[in-house]
Amino acid sequence: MTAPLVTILDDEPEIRTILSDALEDAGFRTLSFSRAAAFEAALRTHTPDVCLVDLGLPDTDGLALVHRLALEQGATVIIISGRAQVQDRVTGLELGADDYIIKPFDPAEVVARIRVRLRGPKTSAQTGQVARFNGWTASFDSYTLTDANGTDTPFSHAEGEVLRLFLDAPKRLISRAHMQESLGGAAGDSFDRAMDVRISRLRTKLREDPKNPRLIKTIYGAGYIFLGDVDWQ
Amino acid sequence: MTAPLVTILDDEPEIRTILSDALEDAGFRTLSFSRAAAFEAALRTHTPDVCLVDLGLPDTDGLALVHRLALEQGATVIIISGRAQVQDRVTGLELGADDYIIKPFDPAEVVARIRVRLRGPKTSAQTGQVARFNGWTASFDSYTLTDANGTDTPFSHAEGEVLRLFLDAPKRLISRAHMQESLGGAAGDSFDRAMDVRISRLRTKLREDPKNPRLIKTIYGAGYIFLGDVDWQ
DNA sequence: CCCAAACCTTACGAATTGTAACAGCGCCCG
DNA sequence: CGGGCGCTGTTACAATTCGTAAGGTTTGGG
Repeated sequence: MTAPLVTILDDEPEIRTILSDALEDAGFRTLSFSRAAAFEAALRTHTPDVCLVDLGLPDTDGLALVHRLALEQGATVIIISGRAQVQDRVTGLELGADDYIIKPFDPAEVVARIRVRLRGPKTSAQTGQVARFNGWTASFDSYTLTDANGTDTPFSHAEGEVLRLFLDAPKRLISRAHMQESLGGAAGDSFDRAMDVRISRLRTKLREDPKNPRLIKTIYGAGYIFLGDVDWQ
Repeated sequence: MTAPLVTILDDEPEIRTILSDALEDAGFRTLSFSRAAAFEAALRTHTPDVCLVDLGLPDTDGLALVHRLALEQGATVIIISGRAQVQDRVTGLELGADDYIIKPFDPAEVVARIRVRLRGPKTSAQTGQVARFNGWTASFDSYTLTDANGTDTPFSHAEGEVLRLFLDAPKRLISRAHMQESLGGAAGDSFDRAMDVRISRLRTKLREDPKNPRLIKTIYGAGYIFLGDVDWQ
């Protein structure tokens, strides 16, 4: 795995030096150019991973160059420009640039933005939501509770809403009012009972002893506390 | 092809309005949230193409949220922040954000930067026509499902629409409403049943056990979850 | 000890979802 | 042109879920 190659195209020698120093410190290979002609010639023998391009070059139309690079060559282009107007940035980005950095810039940010472009395409995560607590495993993908022996018990959507509320705030008091709001229930006496039933069913699935609940504790007049040691994964 | 979905997470109502107006004018669909909890809850039913996230929310650590979104969920994240220090920008980008826009911003630039993220190879999701999951191979070229033994089962266009929806968002809740919209069905009582039937037929071809479905799980009152480990090719 | 309020549990029914059976449609082929 | 075949929506009915109602039980104050 060779280091990624970054080209620098800017007519100010000082800028080229700052950039190439910072980029090489960050582990990139660099090639610097002061003229577009030389840069385009080099493209015939090199395929840079990222091209830093200054607009406002004396010998070419920077935007046209960006357009050629980005859309025709498929290169990754980051514009570095002194032109700070919003319209400049918008047209630069629309013409195919992947980013637009305004002078004066901080080399650290340039490095960070290059690294973002070099990151591979994101893999859509398939990591489901799983929480472990006191021997239980709750999977919100498959809507199942698994005990220490590996026995599965499915739980419903309504039960899962309550369970998630508990797992997100373990060992903290959850008031009935807050629970009602989170469960999207209208605050009436009627939904109060519905909540009770949800919790009751959840307790059954967690095999709670009604006389001595270990996980879902009722605080008379206040709400509930979930006592598990939760570990989200 | 439906319009790309952009979520907005910011605690200032004015910012939300400015952004959603500009984005909808630009042809995007938007969902706005003022609190991280509500936003994360919505992520369980929606798969936004781009997430705009304000750091400095009152109810959460914004950077941790960005990290969860970008690296675990694989979402495309653009930070919009009042914190203008270079170090803030660098850490935000390193934690997985795809861009970092500083307040005050111009809506036109936000739109342009979102468009950049949408045109990359990242969202050219329709790359493969073949997906593998849990021993099955689904080919959308030949409209066939192949099991681990190599036995082919053809599936129809209607079944394929449902299957593709599942394969594009595995282990995520897909609401019935979203499914109807994607399948181009009118939200009448009648098409509701048609969707059920499509899914039922798909389940049969996947040899699902009606009592214990392993791949297509029904969430009563909410929608469906596809539980396969999908690998597009 | 008594009582009212808060909470738990059971049973039932309305709403939601699964699936078999049927009908309409388009298509291919003789 | 007619008949068979596969696809797809519709209908009807079975199965599941979850809120509601109606008790019973617990809690804490006096």
